Amino acid sequence: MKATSYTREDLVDLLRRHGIAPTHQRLEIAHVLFSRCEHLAADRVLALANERFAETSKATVYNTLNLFRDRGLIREVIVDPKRVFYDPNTEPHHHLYNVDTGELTDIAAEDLRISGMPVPPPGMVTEGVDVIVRIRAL
Amino acid sequence: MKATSYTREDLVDLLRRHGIAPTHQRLEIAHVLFSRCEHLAADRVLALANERFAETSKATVYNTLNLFRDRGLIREVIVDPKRVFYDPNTEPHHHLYNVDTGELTDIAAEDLRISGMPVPPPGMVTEGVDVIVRIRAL
DNA sequence: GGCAAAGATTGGACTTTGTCTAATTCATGG
DNA sequence: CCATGAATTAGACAAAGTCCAATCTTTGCC
Repeated sequence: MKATSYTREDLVDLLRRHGIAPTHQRLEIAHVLFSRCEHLAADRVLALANERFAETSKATVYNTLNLFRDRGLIREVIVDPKRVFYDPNTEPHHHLYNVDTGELTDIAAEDLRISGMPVPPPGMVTEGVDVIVRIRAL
Repeated sequence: MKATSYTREDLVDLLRRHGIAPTHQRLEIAHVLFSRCEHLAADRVLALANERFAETSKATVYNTLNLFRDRGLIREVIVDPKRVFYDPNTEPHHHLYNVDTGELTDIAAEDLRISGMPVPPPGMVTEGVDVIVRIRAL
């Protein structure tokens, strides 16, 4: 996975390269997402972003997560109908989901091979493939 | 996929074999689910169950879907954070999801092969593997 | 069949996650 | 340094799903 340490300038740069104006709130949220390699839900992002200084609203967190997702900076992981997780790793890879604890971990793309991928119908493209391995206590 | 025509007695039997008392509402819901081989969300099940005679409440639909899921009669498909789909086919298989239309179709298990499945940590079991291929218009 | 106990159903209040809106604040380029 | 367009915000709103206490069904038993 990517390096875990970003300076403010790195983040400004990252956002700019994706056509995103770097505001305080967006930088704070980017920092929350990229400084740790975890899968966070929106409420966690909100809490973490306001840990130092409360200056980011719920609406902005949702706006920003959707923006980052649309611009390909992060990826949504849909495993729990109760909440969406956001994954700062946009490289192709898969997920292991602990149904009991809600813990979500990565499975490297190389470790899991899929053959027989369906060809999308004409005029359609495959946007992505999600593999979720669900585990639970015996 | 399974036969699409069930008599009332077939359904009574099916529920009994899964340790479920066959009430009117449960039979109606079972009928809705098993008489068509579609992926339905709870609101669709509610609407369809009450199409002939309105006698099933929202609470009962949710109770029953959860019960059927717990007893292994149906399976949850989590592809859209907005709603859970229920799949009357509990055999291992995968899904093709049209992001634009919300249409969800099956991919037969034989057609898509996965190798390198992670071994669950000690004391844990793999509950299932979901593969979702997301497609959209070009 | 008739009856009591256990189980199922219900309306409606409630919770949670996420979206929307209209008003305010901020950043930026000239 | 100011105008303008973009970003942020509080809080109202929406949709999916859960919960509860009262009521109604089913079932096992005589």
